[in-house]
Amino acid sequence: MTAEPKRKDRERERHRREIMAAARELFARGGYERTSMACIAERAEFAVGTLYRFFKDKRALYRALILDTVEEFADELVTALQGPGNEIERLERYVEVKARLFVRHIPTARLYFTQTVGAGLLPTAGMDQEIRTVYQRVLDILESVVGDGMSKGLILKMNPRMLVLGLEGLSNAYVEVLIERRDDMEAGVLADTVKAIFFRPVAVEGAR
Amino acid sequence: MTAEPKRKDRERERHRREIMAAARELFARGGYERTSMACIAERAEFAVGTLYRFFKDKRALYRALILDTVEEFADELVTALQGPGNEIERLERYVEVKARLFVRHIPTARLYFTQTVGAGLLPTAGMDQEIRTVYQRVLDILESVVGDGMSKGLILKMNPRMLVLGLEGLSNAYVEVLIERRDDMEAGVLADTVKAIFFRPVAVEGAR
Amino acid sequence: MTAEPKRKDRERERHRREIMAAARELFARGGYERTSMACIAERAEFAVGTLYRFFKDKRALYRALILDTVEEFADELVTALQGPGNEIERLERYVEVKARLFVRHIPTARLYFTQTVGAGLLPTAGMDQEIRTVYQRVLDILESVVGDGMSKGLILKMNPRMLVLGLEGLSNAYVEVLIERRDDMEAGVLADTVKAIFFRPVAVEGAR
Amino acid sequence: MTAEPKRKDRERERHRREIMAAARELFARGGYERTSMACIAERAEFAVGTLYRFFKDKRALYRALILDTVEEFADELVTALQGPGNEIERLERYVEVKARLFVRHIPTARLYFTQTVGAGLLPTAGMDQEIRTVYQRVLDILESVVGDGMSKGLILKMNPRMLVLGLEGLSNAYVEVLIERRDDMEAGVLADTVKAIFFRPVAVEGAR
DNA sequence: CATGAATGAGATTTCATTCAT
DNA sequence: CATGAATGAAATCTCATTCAT
Repeated sequence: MTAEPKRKDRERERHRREIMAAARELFARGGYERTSMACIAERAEFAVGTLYRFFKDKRALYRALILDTVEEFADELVTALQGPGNEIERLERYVEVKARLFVRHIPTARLYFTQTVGAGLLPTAGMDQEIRTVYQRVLDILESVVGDGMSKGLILKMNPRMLVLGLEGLSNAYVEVLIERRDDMEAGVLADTVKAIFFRPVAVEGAR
Repeated sequence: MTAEPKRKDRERERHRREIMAAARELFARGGYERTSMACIAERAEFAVGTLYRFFKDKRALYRALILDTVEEFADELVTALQGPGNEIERLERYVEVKARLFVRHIPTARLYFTQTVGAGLLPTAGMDQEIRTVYQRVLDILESVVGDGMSKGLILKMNPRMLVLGLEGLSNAYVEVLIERRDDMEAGVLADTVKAIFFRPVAVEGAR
Repeated sequence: MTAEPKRKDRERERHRREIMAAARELFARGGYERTSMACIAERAEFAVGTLYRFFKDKRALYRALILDTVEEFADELVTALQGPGNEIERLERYVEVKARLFVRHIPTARLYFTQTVGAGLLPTAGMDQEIRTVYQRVLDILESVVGDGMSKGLILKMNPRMLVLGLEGLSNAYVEVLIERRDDMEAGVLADTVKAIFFRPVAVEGAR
Repeated sequence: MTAEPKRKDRERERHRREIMAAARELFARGGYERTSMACIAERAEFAVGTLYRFFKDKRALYRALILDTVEEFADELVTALQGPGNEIERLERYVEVKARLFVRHIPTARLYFTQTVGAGLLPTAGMDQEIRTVYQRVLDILESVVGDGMSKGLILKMNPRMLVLGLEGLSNAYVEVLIERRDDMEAGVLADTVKAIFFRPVAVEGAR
């Protein structure tokens, strides 16, 4: 009797997660508009009405999913940035963790991308300021690490925001390739490439 | 009498372009799903039925539009790459032209992005192999320029495809920022930043 | 032990009345269709399922409510009619009691109206012959009072049923005004107006 | 060619009227909530989508219908009031016209009632200020006729608004009976009864 | 060719009702 | 008995597409 409410709650929470898992898969594959509630319900093995007991409407389901996704990834990335080592080592670790993380959770990664990087390009995107804020937190920490590296003379002095955007653009480019087609490339190579291009000169000394 | 068919053809071509111009604006703003044929027709000042005289269905209109967009941009980019100068100068010009081009034609740029870079992320994207092919041509030429630069010892030797993806990722990141929010950043700064990060070392000499 | 079943019964009856009170409020405000069982359950502070322990379905709850409402009002009205005084005095008291009663219990009055007077106009109405019967009782007694008044030469001789309908229509018209908008009009004025119009000539003597 | 647009317009207008006729019948029978768009479409012999080409949504269809109905009836009633004769004759004609009109168009009459008299009782009602305004016009004119009658000493002096409400309540009561059950009563009897009750004293001289 | 009214499949959302706990 | 999560039928509304004029 006393344990009853807990079990009920846990069951409810499990159902919620099942719905979100089904939704994640489908939204990642088909996008917001082309994924129907009926389809999500079917994959989650619930009736349509049940989805509405957990989420006010389709947007709310999507929003909860995205927020969940972005927060989960953001936490991992922030942890990587805040570990030991000098600034360059920490940025390198960031890129490595990002590569492994995204490769391991491809549907989640898709959603993360469309809602952070591609947020301005996509119509569904920009749904919510809250989502942008979570990603901004990652960018802010990246920026502070970069700033520290510059102060210590480890990193070329320039606008740190711009440098951060560059690092993101560079690493995302490779992650996207990994996500799209399952190339032979794997996370390790990806991280090495970013490091090679970003931290060392591409133009050979004296070429310019 | 003999000139008649030509005039008719030209008129038809003009109508086609008017429809595509309306569609470009709306698709860029609202995305594929959220843009209705009725809305395009209204903006183009034609009846819905007329749109179907020019394009088999909505997808075909979208496809034609994207192909048109991508080809137009690709032509400009290829021209920039094929001009005079050594490989590094040509790559730099590529970045400059790209920045100016995209900033000048924002709706077109949006479509270009969602269909080239974001092609694997977005549901509407990957509509057609033909589109990918056009963009591949740009990547191929970029790759050959990079390869030449490596042979001449101007560019650090590494997998040229990877280097090209990196250059694209880096430059796109900044262009996206320009497109999303009308930052104070302008095309010149953008190109300089890419050059600074890409061609010169970000990690200060001896730091690693 | 022996008193237990009684306590249970009383408890059950109390719960039943709590549900009906919640339902009365909501049905009166929003009508049958726009009032949901979930909403009633919430207001009554019971679970949805519990409502179904007391009433077979939504219609049954509504029906019970209406019957309760109509009977309650009918009893009061009949009592007023059966008091002392000659027929005209009794009819006047009927109008006074009706006015005060309805003004005091507005939600109940709304339901009474939609189910008696408006029964033929409203789709939810006419749910049940039983309800009509209760109201018919009031009309029958009114008719007998009117008939007696006619026999005694107090009331103009005409079809008594018609006269009753007229009295109802006249008094209801004012009550409706009171229910709709909280006018400055109050029960006393209402009753006086009905009496003035109904029992005395509106057309001035000799005008016709 | 020149007549083309006119024919199209007429056809469109005809279709609009067909939809409204189907809707009138069904709304009058089942009320707003219990009448589905699919049902209206079927009866009107159009596809569901077609209804939405003529009316933004269900409410708009209902509103248009009601406005149409109320205006049509109001016009007839106003005409009756504004004809020749002294004030009492004009009020009597009003009652006669009202009786005949409502008996002839029962579905329309139902809608008229639920939206004018019963407007405050019904949840769907009070949809629109505009509708109330049309009915107010009738009440205003009634009031001015009554006022004139009082000035001329034809009608008992009292609050004219109250008298008008009384006349409406009285006549509506009988009309409702006619609408509900097809009694043996007919329009002529109805009008005579209203006149008898309203204009002459029900309480016999000296009874009070 | 151009038109735009008509179509109807399909999407979202609500809610009365059931039933395992 | 009480509970409230789950159900799924049904309603509203949208929009790509067709076709008679």
